[in-house]
Amino acid sequence: MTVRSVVLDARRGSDDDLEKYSRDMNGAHRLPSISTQSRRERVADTIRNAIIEGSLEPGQRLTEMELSAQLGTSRAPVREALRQLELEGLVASYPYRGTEVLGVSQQEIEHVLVPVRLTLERFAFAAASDRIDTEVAERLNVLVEQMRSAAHDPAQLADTDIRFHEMVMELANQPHCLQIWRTIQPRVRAYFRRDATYYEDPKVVADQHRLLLDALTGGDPAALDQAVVDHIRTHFAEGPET
Amino acid sequence: MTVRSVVLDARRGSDDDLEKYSRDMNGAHRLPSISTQSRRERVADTIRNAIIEGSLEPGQRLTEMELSAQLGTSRAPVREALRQLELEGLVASYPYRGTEVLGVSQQEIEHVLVPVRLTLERFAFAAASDRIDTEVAERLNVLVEQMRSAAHDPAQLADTDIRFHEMVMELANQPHCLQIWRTIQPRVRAYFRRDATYYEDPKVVADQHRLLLDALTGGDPAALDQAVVDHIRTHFAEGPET
DNA sequence: AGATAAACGATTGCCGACAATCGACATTAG
DNA sequence: CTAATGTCGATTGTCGGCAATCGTTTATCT
Repeated sequence: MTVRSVVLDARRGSDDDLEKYSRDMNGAHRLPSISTQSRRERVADTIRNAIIEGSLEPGQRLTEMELSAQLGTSRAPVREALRQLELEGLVASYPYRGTEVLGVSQQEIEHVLVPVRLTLERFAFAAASDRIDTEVAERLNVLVEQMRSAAHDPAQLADTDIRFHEMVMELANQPHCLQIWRTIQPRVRAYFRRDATYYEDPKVVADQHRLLLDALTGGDPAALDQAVVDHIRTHFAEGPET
Repeated sequence: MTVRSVVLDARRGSDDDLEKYSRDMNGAHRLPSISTQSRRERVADTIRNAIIEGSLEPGQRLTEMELSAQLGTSRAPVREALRQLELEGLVASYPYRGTEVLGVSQQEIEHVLVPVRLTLERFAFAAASDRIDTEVAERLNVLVEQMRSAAHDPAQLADTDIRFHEMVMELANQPHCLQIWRTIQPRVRAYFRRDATYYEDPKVVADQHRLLLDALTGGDPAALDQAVVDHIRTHFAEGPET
């Protein structure tokens, strides 16, 4: 039955995600905030990470019962998580028959996902540059330094990369832009995590984001836009010839 | 309790949605296919239509119990439908507190949703032009004629418009492109259905799509791409200055 | 043997009930 | 009167079970 035991790593993806709440208003020490996520979210994160990281390969078949047994929950949260992953394009499910892990073709990465991401990021960086303050700039700066020191850990490097961009997206305060970005981002990440020459040298990645951060605080909209375009196109010189 | 009874029209949004299965392989007449959709899908369609059509306004509060009572199901399908609509950006839900209908700002329509749609359509039309045959061309032609004759029925005109584009998307056979298109399309439609000078004259809409169809079968990739760009930009002359 | 139909195993679809959490309001202590 | 704490109604989160459906296998008939 269970042809191959699927390893799902249920460690919390990162408690750092909560660090936006870490500011403390009266200087007292803050207790490590306990996981406020619903089971559905944890299940979705766990499966998503497994797909992105590659321990679940395209074509792998998933069933709600098997997943819920492995994760120690009932089927309900698993169902909802699978629905969500379906809308994120990571899996496809067939009524009464099961769910399958999807892959992404190079063609679609190049001509769909990356150009769409480019559109989102251009808009978001422009909107974010109007709202940035020194505190957020400092937090972004911390992320850049984390990239620089993430030697030989491509996974962490990729995560930090994503966090940098997500923070800018949140700063932009454009709900639909953020929402679309969240639905395409896992696919882009899954692709690059597998086939990633880009993440070979942490210094290059850090330098790239240093340029972005400088442009973001620099106050020159045209220069910022160009920096964003250059950054995204690093992945694929071949954007759609506009 | 129920401050205002929300009118949800539970008639099947359109059985035409199923007409992609209507091709009949041996010429026999097809029985009116009984709804093969799951409850979840019907619930999602019903709520989505209500939002698009405007009977559910931004800010309106939705609860699972109230919806399931009105629609005559249990909460489970409603829950899943709301999750789906959330991923489509039509509603936002807050844990333990409820769900709210979202609006879309003009700014995001103009700088995010329309440009993203443009990216998707350019790629899809290019891919579709390699696969089109006379039968599909004829079906697209029928849609164009439907547009021309949809006098004074902006709703039907908009639906036919969407169907035309969705058919091209399906023809292109690019799963992620189609999947992203489906998640942004309801928002675009909701916006244009409300604030639509574009749909005032059916002839103009039909002529536009006639041009697209001709370019699709014409065999000149550059001309096709230009036609798509012109078409989408009709809605907003101000695309992002590329 | 071949074609048709019935039964089966696997899986999701859907349901009703219970538990957990949230925000608001009331209550209490100082 | 103010701030902290307790309580309550509303709502979603989660669970286990049963029904419907799919693809396959087996049985039946000719």
